[in-house]
Amino acid sequence: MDNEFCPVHEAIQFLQEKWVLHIVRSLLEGPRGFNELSRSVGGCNPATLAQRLDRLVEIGVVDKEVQSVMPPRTLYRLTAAGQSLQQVLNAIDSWATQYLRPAADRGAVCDQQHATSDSL
Amino acid sequence: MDNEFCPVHEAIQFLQEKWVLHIVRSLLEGPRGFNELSRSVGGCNPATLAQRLDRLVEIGVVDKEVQSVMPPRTLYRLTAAGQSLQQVLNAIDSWATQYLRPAADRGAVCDQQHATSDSL
DNA sequence: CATAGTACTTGACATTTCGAAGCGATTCAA
DNA sequence: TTGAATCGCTTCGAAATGTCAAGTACTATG
Repeated sequence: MDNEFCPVHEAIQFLQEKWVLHIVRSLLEGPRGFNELSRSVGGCNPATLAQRLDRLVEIGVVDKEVQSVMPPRTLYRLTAAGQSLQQVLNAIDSWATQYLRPAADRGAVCDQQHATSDSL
Repeated sequence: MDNEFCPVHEAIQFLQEKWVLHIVRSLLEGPRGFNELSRSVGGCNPATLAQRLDRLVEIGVVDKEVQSVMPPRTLYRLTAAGQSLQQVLNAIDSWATQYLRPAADRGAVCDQQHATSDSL
């Protein structure tokens, strides 16, 4: 079934891990330290964040720069591959602003709106 | 913090739920029944699939059409909002083929490649 | 010297997902 | 006629995953 390598499948697999997209989005605004990133992402606990960050580094989306071990000071920044995810975030942004505006709560679903908004 | 409604955040929150992107991708190829979809998505167990589908319907991305209750026959198809996710999938596709492939036949683009040894 | 900040780790707990089995019914092959 | 397969799910316990609170080793600030 999955004999051949499908990059899209792989990408989805990794993008759908919890917090990944949020982390990338935050990092897209600039490099950050661990706690700073944690605050900026909002709601991700350190254990998970650390794990995700490891993964992102491993995949080559994020670059981890240890400036000093003690006192601890680290910087996480996107690699070229990571910054390229901007286009994915843009697509999500564009979709979200078009279809996710009034809804987002359970129950209230906006059917289809033919809004002509080309934000972004 | 989360006082103002951020559509992108909401979108990420929902897109990152396990299997959602896979389901949408599969549905982008055409409407399907439950088991058919399950096979096409590959690896998602029925409980999770049912839950995701409910949610997708609730959000307004998928339309569930019950053709007959007994014998059971149902069709899941994307709404306009769902089909619009094509652009997100396209962005992912484009990113993935550029950065997630063992630079075999698509050279010149990946300046720095990190190991893609592990199964992501 | 006490407080706050850095980058995490650990271990206990909660939530999410999984795997397998099953249900009522129909359709098809033997 | 019997049995197997298919359909769209649901249920259950178990496994994987994520979360919370606290703690570590240390410095800079007040």
